[in-house]
Amino acid sequence: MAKDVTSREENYSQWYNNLVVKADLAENSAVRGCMVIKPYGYAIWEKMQSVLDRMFKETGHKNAYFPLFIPKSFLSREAEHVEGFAKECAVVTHHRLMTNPDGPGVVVDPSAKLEEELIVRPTSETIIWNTYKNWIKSYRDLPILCNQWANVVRWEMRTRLFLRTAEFLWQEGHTAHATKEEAIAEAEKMINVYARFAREYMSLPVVVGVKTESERFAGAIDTLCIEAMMQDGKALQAGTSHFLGQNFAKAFDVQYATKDGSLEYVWATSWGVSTRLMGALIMAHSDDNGLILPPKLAPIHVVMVPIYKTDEEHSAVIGRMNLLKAEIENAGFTVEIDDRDNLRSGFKFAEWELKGVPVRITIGPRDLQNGTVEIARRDTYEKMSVSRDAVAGTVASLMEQIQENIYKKAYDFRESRTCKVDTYDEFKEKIENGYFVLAHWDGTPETEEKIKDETKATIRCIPIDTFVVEEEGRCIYSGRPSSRRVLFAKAY
RNA sequence: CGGGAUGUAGCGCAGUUGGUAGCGCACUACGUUCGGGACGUAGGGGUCGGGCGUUCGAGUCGCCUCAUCCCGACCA
Repeated sequence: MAKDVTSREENYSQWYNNLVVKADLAENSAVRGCMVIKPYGYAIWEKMQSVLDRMFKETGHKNAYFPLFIPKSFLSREAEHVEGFAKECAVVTHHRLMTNPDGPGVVVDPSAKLEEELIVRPTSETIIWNTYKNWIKSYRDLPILCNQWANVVRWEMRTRLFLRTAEFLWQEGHTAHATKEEAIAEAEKMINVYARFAREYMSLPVVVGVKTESERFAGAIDTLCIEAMMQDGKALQAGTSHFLGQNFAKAFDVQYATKDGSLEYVWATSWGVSTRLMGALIMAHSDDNGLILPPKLAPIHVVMVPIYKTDEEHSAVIGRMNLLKAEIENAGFTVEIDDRDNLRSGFKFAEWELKGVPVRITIGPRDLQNGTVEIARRDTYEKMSVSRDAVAGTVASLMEQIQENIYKKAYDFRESRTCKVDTYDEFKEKIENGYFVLAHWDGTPETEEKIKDETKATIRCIPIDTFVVEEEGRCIYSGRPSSRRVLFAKAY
């Protein structure tokens, strides 16, 4: 067990927090609830961004940028939307400071009060739909397929690094369509993009599903989501895609002229993923020795640790490493040679394991003599001695194996912790033990609420691509009839 | 906003009945080490969160205040 990280069994929360800090990903900032993302953490986020951005472009979307500030009146146009976000908004009321007349420092200048307060965006539907009104006149202007990379602020009471911070980075797609069918198809398309990203790049198995009314995005007709299981059995919502109907078009009076000249309200979607994905990545794969990164998102694929006693050995080893580095980089991977001379190799091994680098290559005098290198993989700790001609090929194949293996590991874990349940007693027991529970539900918010109060479990989603169980049954709580099982779990 | 706790070196902590401010890690220098978290020697680093009070004397006692963390309510 690593000296630096609490074990997962001991205290999962503490393990997570510790890991984020020790692996150099992020730390709490001077501002309460806000997070500093450190260079190593940000490098992973940048990887995520670049892949997602490419996927958005491939599906026909373009990037744009809208203001950080939203006039208060905009937010209140859509009744449910404002109700959903009102309790967690940061509000700008003044635009000037002045020297404190009664002492040191500065104070807010009361004469600089804004006529209308500005809200720091918790999400951008309102400012964007206010803008779209000017962009859309005719069916020829549709669809509009925009995405923005931005920061948003939600003034949460309790925060956790990456999982819930007062300010977070995300992308939000906002699309406008002529027809309901097209908008629904867009929302489905994008949740599938997220699911593909999670599965193929993050090695994270996710359940795609629909949110129930009470878990739905404020202002949406339907919210689609991807839900992942963390290693403590709790669920994490990793991405959402909303079919907004005509709610925002009506609130901001966005109509278009159809072919035959009549006016229709525009149909909308919005979808987003945030730096919370970082939390998902960390919690899904890491072990007691630290992070385990999927190769497709690792900023450093291979770290090389030299072993030597004398200067001659050192230069011979480093010389060999430089040759191999070029070779591996040609194969498309990033390599770092850890040539720090004040640390022992054992310390370096532990440190790079903590940071989750997928593959480590060690070269020492023994290897120079034999024409080999030692290759160790992060996910299984397996070590192998490889002829130096075969290094680049071995690395490439290991990257694929690791990417697959950690997916499989997370998948098997989720399978082993998912079950069908038909009685409320069994339900409570399984939820308590950190399971995904597939159970019948009568479809009412009242029952959902009561179950939540009594067990802390919520309906994560009504699954649509995994764990789909359409069968007749009776609600575990009320006993009323139900035609399909829904997914319950405790959630982050 | 309720309930609980903690503020002492960059980090983690100790500090007894009130009596010279300490330990570990990290840092600096030198030496020995180096195939799984090395060791020795010598150094540097502090308004004990802040304020007021009690006292000859406060890190320690009292009151006030600020901040942070944990548990709830809220949530991607």
